[in-house]
Amino acid sequence: MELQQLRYFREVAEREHVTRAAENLFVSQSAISRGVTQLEEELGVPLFYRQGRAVVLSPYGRSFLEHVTRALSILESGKRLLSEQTGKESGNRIAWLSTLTWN
Amino acid sequence: MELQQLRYFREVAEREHVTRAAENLFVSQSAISRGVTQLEEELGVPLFYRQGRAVVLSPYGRSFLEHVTRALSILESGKRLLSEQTGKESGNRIAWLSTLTWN
DNA sequence: TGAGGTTACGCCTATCGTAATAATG
DNA sequence: CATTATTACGATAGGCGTAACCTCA
Repeated sequence: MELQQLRYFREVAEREHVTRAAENLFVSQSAISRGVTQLEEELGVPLFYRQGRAVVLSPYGRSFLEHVTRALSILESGKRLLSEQTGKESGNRIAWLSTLTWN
Repeated sequence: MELQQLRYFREVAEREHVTRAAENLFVSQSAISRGVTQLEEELGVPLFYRQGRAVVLSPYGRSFLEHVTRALSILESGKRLLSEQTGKESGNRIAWLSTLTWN
């Protein structure tokens, strides 16, 4: 399980559409399709129910999606926080050194 | 940023020791070292302060670690929940089909 | 001087895009 | 028959282990 797969999964889940997910993430259809399939194989459950072109979330997928969206947004906010912290230093790149404790 | 890197980071952060992190994750020292370095490069901040052999969390690292641990445990619990759900079905593998809605 | 973190190097797997295939509306 | 998901296939980037290197206690 890798973030790449989870990003693919989230995008497909929110749109229930592989092609549009691919366009949004700037990769090919097949990359998305394979990424999601691999994730399903690893988890051992169907995240989507496929009927022809339709790709709809399974209950497993719905449940898992909640966790995935929470985890991804936590990581995104963590990343954003770091940017803000560095931004505030504005020139004092080693300010954080002074906060270290030694024993 | 991938989960692999975050798992490496968490392990090193909790132990402040690359070699023991590597042993725990059954990979080489170099894999851990590179994974963490790449993460730092992508984030643009030092997650650790290195002094000789010492590898101690920087304030950035401390902040980011909180997000990482939360995200990773959410994903782990999401995965565990799926296992429990499938376990409960016990033989009725397509039970979830009945919960689908159509329009 | 040896324990431990980093870097170099070659290998190899995993992912990608293109293109063919399948399915269906 | 056009649209869209999946599969096949070859190419390539990225991650790994080994081993050399460097540093410090």
